[in-house]
Amino acid sequence: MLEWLKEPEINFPGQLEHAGFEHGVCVGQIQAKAGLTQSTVSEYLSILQRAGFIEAKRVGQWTYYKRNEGAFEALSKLIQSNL
Amino acid sequence: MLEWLKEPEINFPGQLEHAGFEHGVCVGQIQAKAGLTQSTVSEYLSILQRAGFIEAKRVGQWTYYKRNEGAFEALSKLIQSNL
DNA sequence: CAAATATATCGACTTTTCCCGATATATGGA
DNA sequence: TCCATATATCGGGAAAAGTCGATATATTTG
Repeated sequence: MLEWLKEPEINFPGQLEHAGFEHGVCVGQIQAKAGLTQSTVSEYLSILQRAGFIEAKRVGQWTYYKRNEGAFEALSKLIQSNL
Repeated sequence: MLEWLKEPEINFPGQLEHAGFEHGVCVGQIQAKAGLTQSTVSEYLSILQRAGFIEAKRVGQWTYYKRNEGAFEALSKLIQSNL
């Protein structure tokens, strides 16, 4: 999912019918691609959010998730320096 | 354990009575510090070895493990480029 | 070769994680 | 307000990971 969110236009073309990608990708799009249930995907995304890897933005009935690139840089540096 | 192995001299002073650190740290030293059973530590180290994060060197009855720094750099770069 | 020491492997049990269906909550539209 | 849609949360069963004791293997020494 994290890799998918690097290129929303390529990985979630279906979202174009309803919205753009300025706030990220909505849960339903991710669920369809993942092939897991709605509850599983929702929970997974909230875990990634709490971990800081993605950010959520509620717009109407939809919740859009997008990557927080800073978290990946921080993780990369953490591995370099601490591990 | 991976962090401990960054500074063997500091984290495993007990090994000096029997050997140096040129090949790494032996299982018994790591076990004592970890506070887990011998079997658990041995299995854990073999997993880390198969994953490429540490290297094993058998010397007599002892198996010494040391970090494979290249694996950590590679992981850091993988996160930067692929994740 | 027998005993002592160090490590590895095996089987079982416990804990954690994964994933689901059911249900609750939130929003938008008739 | 009532219903449809989207997402979140909850409880439980299945799968995986963690840990142990017992035992096997390897090495050194007497």
